[in-house]
Amino acid sequence: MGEGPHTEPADSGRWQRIWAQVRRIPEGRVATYGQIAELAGVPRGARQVGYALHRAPPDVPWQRVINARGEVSQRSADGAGADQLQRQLLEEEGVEFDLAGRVDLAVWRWRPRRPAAR
DNA sequence: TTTATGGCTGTCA
DNA sequence: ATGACAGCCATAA
Repeated sequence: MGEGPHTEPADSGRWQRIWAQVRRIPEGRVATYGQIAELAGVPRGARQVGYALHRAPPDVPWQRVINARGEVSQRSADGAGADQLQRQLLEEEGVEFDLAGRVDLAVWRWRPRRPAAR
């Protein structure tokens, strides 16, 4: 059947997959952008995860995703302030930050038993 | 179509 | 440890 991939709805499933993985992160735990990207089947898609989170629906715990340094990523102009909120939300969940404002990934990183669910 | 822009990351000085 | 750079790849204009 002559079908050309010009506007595939299946493609938008990428964000859906990313959101699905973020939703799996338990309260009081964190994951990195790169980690979510891999779990969602988008290797090297760390930036895409950030982009998807920016447009995430309200039921996605975006605050549980931080960068590989264990730090809350700073937003550009538009989302300024969200980084402070993110830290606050995480602290309310019990996640601890050190004096440098970083989370010890060895302790707080979420480790799914399975690579990816669904 | 091409260009610019990101809630990133790994490597090197 | 920190800072600069180059890859990465999808979305938006």
